[in-house]
This record gives sequence, C-alpha cells and structure tokens, in this order.
Amino acid sequence: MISTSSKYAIKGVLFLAMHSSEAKKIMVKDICTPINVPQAYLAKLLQELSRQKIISSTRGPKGGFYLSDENRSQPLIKIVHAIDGQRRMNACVLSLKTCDENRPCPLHKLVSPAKKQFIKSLKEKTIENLANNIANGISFLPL
Amino acid sequence: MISTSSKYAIKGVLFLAMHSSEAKKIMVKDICTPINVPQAYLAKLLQELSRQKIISSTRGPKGGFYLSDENRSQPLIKIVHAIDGQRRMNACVLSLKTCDENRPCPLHKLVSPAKKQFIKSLKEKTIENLANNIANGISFLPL
DNA sequence: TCTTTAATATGACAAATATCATATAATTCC
DNA sequence: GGAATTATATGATATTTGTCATATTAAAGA
Ligand code: FES
Ligand code: FES
Repeated sequence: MISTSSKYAIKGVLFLAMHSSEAKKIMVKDICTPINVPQAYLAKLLQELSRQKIISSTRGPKGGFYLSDENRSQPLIKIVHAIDGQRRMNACVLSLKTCDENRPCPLHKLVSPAKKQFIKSLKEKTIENLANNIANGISFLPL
Repeated sequence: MISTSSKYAIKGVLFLAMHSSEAKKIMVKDICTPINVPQAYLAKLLQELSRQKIISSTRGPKGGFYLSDENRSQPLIKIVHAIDGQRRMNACVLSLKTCDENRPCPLHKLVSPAKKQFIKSLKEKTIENLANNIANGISFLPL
C-alpha cells in the first residue's frame, strides 16, 4: 500500500519539521540516526523530495535540508505521491486494472471505505499537523 | 499490506469456491488462465494452502484442487495469514516495532481505524460469502 | 581564489519477492 | 502391475526493491 521508501521519507520529513528551519538546516547524517534509516538511502529520498520542491535544501557549509513554512503546510500525501507515484495508493487490493464502484473486485467493498478514509486523512493532514502531534506527545517518531 | 502472493491465493480460492466441489476437482492449469495468474506460481500457492488444510486436493487422474464445505466456511483472513504470516497484516504503517495505542506513530491515528475495519471484515467474511457476491453479480473476479 | 563542506547525480550491489523448471510421489484406469 | 495423470517438493532464475559507494557540483568562509 505504501512503500518502505515512503515510510522513510515521511519519517525524515517529520523529523525536519520538528528540528529544522530556514535558519537551522540539518544534514542527512544528523537525521538518519535518530529516525533509524540508512544514511545513503535517506539521502536519496530527501534529494528526490527536494527536487520536487516538497522540502528545501542548500549545499555547502552551513547547508543541509530544512522545511520552509510553505513546505510545512503541504499535505502528507504529497510525500507518498512523490516517492511512490500516484498510482500505487489508488490501486486495487487485488491488482485489477481499475478499481471502481462499477466493477468492484470481491474485496473492494471490504477495503474501499477504509482506504478512502486513509487517503482522505493523508490529503487533509499537513506535515505541520503531524509534527505538532509529536511535539505535544500525542504521537511518537523514532524507532 | 497484503502481498501479491496473497492476492493470487485469494483469487484462486474464490475461483475454486465458485467452480469446484468434492465431486468436481479442478487442476491448476484450468484455474490460472481465467484468474490471470502464472501457472507455476499459483500451483505453489495452492499447494501451500492445501498443506495448511485451507483448501483440499487429491492427485492423480480426476484429481485436482477443490473446496469442501468446511473449507468454504473459513474466513478470508486464513488465506492471508497462511501466505503472508500473522505479522504483516498487523504491522505498523511506518514499520515501528510495535503498533499500539500507547506509543502510536504519527500515522497511527490516521490509518489504524481503517485497518482495523479491514481486518475485521477479513475475519468476518467467509470464502463462501464472497463467492456468493460474485455469483450474484455484486462483485467480479477475473482480470 | 582556494579549501572545506554539504547536497546532487549516477550507478553498483544486495536482499526480498515473484516467476519458472524439473524431478518425485500418489492416484486412477486399463 | 503398468502407463497416464496430477499434486508435491525442491530449487533455479528473474525482477523489483532496498542499500551502499563514489565522483561531481554548488555554497561558504578565509
Ligand atoms: S476493485 Fe479491487 S479494491 Fe477496488
Ligand atoms: S504505531 Fe504505526 S501504525 Fe500503529
């Protein structure tokens, strides 16, 4: 449903949301350990997100990754779409060509409401929203 | 969330539910084409399910796979547990070690209700239930 | 302008998953 | 009992996904 890459990307972005700012950029090597993701892998993912303008970065000394205010206001789903593409999330559980109400697979009715709800959440909740939850002890990031 | 193998297995079992009986066994080569799954792959999966007594089989001429009445009354989740193991389905979306309410990851609240609901359906609905839906044109199997 | 620092780009490598192939064992029918 | 048939067992290959390594490019500061 959601790839390991996306999971890592989300972890990384949420970490940035909590600890970085335009004034305080963070290097991958300082992100990977606390969120428990291999450094080179995370680097690749953050680079991709940066290319897609979902997060921000600058290189050189004092450089690193960070989140602008605009970045923070983006919905979570942007991350997973950037990494997994648009299709994966919307695909049929049984991998039928099309997943729609007209010609539903046997599992469609079981899974569709649940999945719609999840996708809705991903579209509604912003990076900032989730970061706030962590900050407030409502949810937890590492490990 | 649910592996390709499980998808194939479910397709195969549902096909058996619709077309087989103790008196009418079906060979893999007659199942794989209509449900669009590679023959050798499907064979392996059905063999595994047979070993785990989730479906039935006999070899030799007039042999093949089939579903007994007892087989039909089993919940869907048995198939996915047999193929994917117990863990996969219950794992945290972000792959944290434990997924529980006490120390939820940032996505837990977004995905947990949806997933619980889906798992519940898989536990409640029997193979027969879904087969009936197909028979009644409520859902569709092939492709 | 030169050195250092960090992201970027590219591609090699490893592991997991999915797919295919072959030999063996059990059942039926003659 | 022997030939044909079909599941079973086992393992090889291919593809995808995840991981690692290296060289390049841009920014900062002296
Ligand atoms: S058709 Fe399979 S999940 Fe919608
Ligand atoms: S802790 Fe991540 S989904 Fe429950």
